[in-house]
Amino acid sequence: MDRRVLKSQEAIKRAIIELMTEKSFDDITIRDISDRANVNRGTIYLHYMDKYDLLDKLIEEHIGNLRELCHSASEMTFQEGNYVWFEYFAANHLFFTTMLNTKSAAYFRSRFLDLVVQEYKVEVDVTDGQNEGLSEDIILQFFGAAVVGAVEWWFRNGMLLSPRVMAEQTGILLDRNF
Amino acid sequence: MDRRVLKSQEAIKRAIIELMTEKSFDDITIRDISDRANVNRGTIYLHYMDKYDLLDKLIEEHIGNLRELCHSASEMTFQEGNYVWFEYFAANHLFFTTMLNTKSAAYFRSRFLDLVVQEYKVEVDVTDGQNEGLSEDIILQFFGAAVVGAVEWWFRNGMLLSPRVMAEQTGILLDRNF
DNA sequence: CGCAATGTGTGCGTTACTCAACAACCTGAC
DNA sequence: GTCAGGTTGTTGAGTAACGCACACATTGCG
Repeated sequence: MDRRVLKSQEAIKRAIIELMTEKSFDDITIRDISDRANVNRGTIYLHYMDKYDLLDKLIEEHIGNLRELCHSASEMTFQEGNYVWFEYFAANHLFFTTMLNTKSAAYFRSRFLDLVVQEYKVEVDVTDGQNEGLSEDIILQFFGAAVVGAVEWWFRNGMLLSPRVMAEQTGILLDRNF
Repeated sequence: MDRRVLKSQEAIKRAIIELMTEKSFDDITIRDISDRANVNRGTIYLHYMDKYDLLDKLIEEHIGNLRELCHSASEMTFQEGNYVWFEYFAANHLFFTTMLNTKSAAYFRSRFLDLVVQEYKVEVDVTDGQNEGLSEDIILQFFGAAVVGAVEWWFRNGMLLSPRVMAEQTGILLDRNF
């Protein structure tokens, strides 16, 4: 892929995330973004319809990356798999902190929850074992919300624990229940 | 000026400075620079003849900036004027540290000394005062080398003192002698 | 020695980005 | 009201940077 595209998009995405840490999404103008990204205003329209599309694409990209990490970690235990995720969270903490802290970004939270539920679906077994007879949907929503909540708490509290500890502990809780 | 030019040149200049902190100038290839700068190799040739020209232009740019700072600070005392310089040194410490530490870059040292001597020329007066009868050239070379030496020492020792302290102390020594 | 690998400088056609300008639209101030 | 100031989305023309490929050094290794 062309270097220029990558660099422009990288700068634009970084810019909007930074700006969202400083003010509400509604107050951010396209000009704000182009200024911060050090890119011509028109360049943004080359890649995105408007700022909403930009945010959408940004969210979808991260959701997609998380899904991919999930699949490439399909052989792992929850502990190991979670570690990959928490590493990714830490590497992109600016994005996730913003997305899970600003209340305007509830959309991301639900996309995130959807992903978790979807990815855990293959893991749960209600035909055998401790979960025999239970509702698959309830289990998925229950532990999906649990994981999302733990991640939210982690970011809300400034990521005081290491990714490894977060992954291990949540991993234990999941392994125990699936 | 076109954003693209500025960004490319900025990246290229930063790249070569970084690389010079890691290996000798002779061992740095154009490809190294373009890789590090994340630009096409051909882009470098759009702006510079070769890596020597690149280094030259980089040096001249900083010498030019220092000269400009000097002139815009012509009304100041040595203490005040030096402070502007040391601020600039600190802001571009990567460049200056490299240029004054790697022994291959003796050329920069002499360009730097030339600048200092040139800029101090207007300050010295051998027709009156304590310097009456002394050789202007000797005074200039003497205190020029003194300032350059102090700056070199500062960088060599990891810039332990603040720019302000460096400026004040060297300023006092110069004010006392001009 | 030959020969593979790597770097250099250059030219090619294509494309992403640039700046500047535009009309249409809000918004707040007088 | 309206008028100035700012944002938006879009256009057009020019150009910097792109990837790719080439011929020609240079280097090191069997």
